[in-house]
Amino acid sequence: MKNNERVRARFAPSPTGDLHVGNARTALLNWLFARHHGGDFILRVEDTDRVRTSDLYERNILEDLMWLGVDWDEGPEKDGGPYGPYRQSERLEVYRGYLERLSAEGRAYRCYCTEEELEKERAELLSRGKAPRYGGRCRNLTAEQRKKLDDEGRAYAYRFKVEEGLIEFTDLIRGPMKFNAEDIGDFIVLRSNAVPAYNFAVVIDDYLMEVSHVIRGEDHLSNTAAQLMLYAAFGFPPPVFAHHALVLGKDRAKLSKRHGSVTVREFRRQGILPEAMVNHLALMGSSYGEGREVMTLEEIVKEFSLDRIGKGGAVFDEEKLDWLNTVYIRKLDLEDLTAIVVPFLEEAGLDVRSRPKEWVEAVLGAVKGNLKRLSDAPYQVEIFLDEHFKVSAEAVSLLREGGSRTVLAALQEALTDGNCPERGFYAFVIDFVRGRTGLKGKALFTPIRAAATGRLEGPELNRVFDILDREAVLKRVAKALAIAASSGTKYGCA
RNA sequence: GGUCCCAUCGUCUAGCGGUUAGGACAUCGGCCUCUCACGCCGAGAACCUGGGUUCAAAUCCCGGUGGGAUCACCA
Repeated sequence: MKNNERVRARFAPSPTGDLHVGNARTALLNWLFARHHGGDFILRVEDTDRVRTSDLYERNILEDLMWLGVDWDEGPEKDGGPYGPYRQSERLEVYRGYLERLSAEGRAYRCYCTEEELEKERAELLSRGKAPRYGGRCRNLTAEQRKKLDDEGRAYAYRFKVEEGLIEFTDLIRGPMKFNAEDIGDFIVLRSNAVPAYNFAVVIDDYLMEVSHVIRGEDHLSNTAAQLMLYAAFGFPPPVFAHHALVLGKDRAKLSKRHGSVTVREFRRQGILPEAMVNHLALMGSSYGEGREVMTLEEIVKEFSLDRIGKGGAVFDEEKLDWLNTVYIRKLDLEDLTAIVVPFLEEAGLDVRSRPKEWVEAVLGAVKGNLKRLSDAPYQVEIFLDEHFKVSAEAVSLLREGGSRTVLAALQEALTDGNCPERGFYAFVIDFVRGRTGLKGKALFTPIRAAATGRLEGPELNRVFDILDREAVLKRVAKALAIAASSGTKYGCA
């Protein structure tokens, strides 16, 4: 740690795609660590890959982080501090001097190899069963050789001259780590397009930004060795490292596109609530004690510790995410639920804007318990909208069963009875039909449900009846009656 | 292939020498109930393997096996 004891953690995404849940977890872990220790959380954009970087991705990543509730004290939108700018593309000047220093001290050299040559070398090494790393072809070029290549106009990159030795450090999650420098080839610090490479830029940025703790995925474990060499070469005190295991897919390989949805954005679109996502991400691979599965961010911040993070990789369990989501959906009050569900309904083409707010809230209140993801809402809500009313195949066959007709006839009679109220007619109608048919339980309710909702499953009938008006139910009953009377060709499958 | 990491129910995990190996999700069964869901109750389900160390090993050590990561002018 630096002389000042302040904890400074960072998340450093590269805007080459939407926020991956694995990266989101890394971000969250850093954020939790910083918040728990009352330190700073920094967001730094690593946009040195000129071809793959895009502004859209950067915007999306920042937006998704905010959506998750992961906020930052310093970052691209909050420049101006002593540590900025926070976009590597805006720090090119900063890196220049350090490269010169390495070069002057003979710790970096020009490499004129072309991509084809490097690729060929790699393939050869690999086919001979050797480690596919740079052999050092340009390491000891003579002045004349260099001049000749320069005169040819060959582009060059800078490589760090790796020296033999042992690199050791203590990982906060994994304990003592040891690497042999020989296993690491001379790596690129400055690309031929004059843009610094990752291992070089991170070291300088983390040092300059006074990052005290680097928490990241274990896919960076071997990079740490290279970075530590740079820290040593510059005489920078290195930060504390902590490498967590990766988020895995069902086949236990690193979670990737082929596993299905992998970005925060995708889950967001499917109606996963931020509370559920953050809860899931924070608890995945960790444990906060028996029965403690549903936790708020504040609770987690309070009890967060790297010690709670397991060393093994954790499979991203969507079913558990869904369960958490149902828990948080049920906690939502009707007003909030309505605000976030309406966009999902509209997206699916259900017009609810024209309906009174109370009506929409009543519908969502009825349907709330049946939602796993918000994207389930349209299916659940459809039954309340005449223009989307359909009768399912199962409902059709039930309506055609012998007993249904008498119930439906009685129901029709009840709804047209002079004493039937316009609204709140559920009790009246049920009493009426029960009295008329002498039926009760399933035999009584199922045909009514099938007629009124077109389905065999759904919200409680009294709630359905409280929302639908008498005319609408009457129409549906008429339709049901027609289905009951039909042979099976006309309404074969609705 | 080199290097590094990891290893308890299907999944996420608790366990830190002596436990009927606990919890959660999922699954299955029951109750509740007009249905589904919810809720409640219950069930099945795990210590990768072989050696040690020890009175005693899921726990400590070593070997094996298995899985993963990484070896880019990507981060």
